[in-house]
Amino acid sequence: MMFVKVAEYEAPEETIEIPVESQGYIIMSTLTAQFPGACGLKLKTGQTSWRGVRLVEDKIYPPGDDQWDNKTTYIVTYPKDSKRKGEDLDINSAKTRKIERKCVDLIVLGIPWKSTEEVVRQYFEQYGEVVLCEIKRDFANNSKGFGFVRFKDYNDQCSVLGKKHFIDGRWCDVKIPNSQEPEICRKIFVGRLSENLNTADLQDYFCQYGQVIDVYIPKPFRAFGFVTFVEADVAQGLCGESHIIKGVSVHVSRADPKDDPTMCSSSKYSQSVHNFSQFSRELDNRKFTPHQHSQSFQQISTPHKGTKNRKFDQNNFDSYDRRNDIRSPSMPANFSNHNNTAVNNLPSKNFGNKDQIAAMMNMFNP
DNA sequence: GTTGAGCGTT
Repeated sequence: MMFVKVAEYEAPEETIEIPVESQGYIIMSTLTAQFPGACGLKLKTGQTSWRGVRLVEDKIYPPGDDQWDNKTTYIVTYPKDSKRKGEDLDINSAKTRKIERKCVDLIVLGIPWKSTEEVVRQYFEQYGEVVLCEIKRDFANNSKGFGFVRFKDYNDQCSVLGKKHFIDGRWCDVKIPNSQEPEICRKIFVGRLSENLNTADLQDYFCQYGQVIDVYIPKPFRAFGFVTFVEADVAQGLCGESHIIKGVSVHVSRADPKDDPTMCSSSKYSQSVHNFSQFSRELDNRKFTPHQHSQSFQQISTPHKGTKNRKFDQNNFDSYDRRNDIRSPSMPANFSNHNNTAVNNLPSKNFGNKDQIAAMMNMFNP
């Protein structure tokens, strides 16, 4: 008896073999037994062209005058107006997976100043074919210390993400850029942390569910943290669950963005705030607060620890203040305000003056 | 000519 391969969509992970009757046709009920609601089969004959089977009564004959081919995969068709339940979901998830599994430019942080594209490219080629490698440079062609790399194969991208890379004498980070899909899809909020749980503990525990590419526990300790996976569905699947890590019952929920002025895309401050690198970690803590844990967050943030938080903010402020004070005098002459081009390329161009910083601080601490 | 947390071109 002959069999033909049948699947629900192109490039399937698995096919089902359907028996062909000795008379050369497939009985419809044989098909629908495996694919409920199916009304026929189709066969791809070109990039976008399909050929349907002939249906006579309940017998399915091969497309055109062809014979059944046991090497090709036939695709199930469903009635257009009464799609089988769940088909939309299946197709969507397949499509979604396709989108999620695409390669993107990965940002490489910490590249040595002296490193060339060639050296960086050579490093990453040990993981797979590199289709793009560039180092960002300023007006004087000096490296900014970061760049972008893109792989041809998604699996190579996965193997590079979430681990340290020793490139040209320095340890570098490789991450998915902020400009790509929102991180919150791949990020979970882990609440009810105890202080003896550190990032390594979370990494060790959650890696059983999928590849972990980032773990972050805010300091000072506020009893929660964040874990970012490479796959969004891994993160989504964990939400709502309680897990026991080193004897501590932690709770996983969505890393929802909290109401926050920086989340308002129309805010003219959004972009400049976004560029506020030193603030970004702190903003992360504020943006990604627990979905149903605002209560506990409030409790933790009240009086005595609240002052601690403010002190924390102040420390950030101070560090920036110092940075500008230290760097400004040592700037080369062409970094002066008289040279707009040079100022625009200044690494600290977004750090503004104290008034600007104070204005932004007020937005966060109304 | 310095530096070491970050986020690119339109």
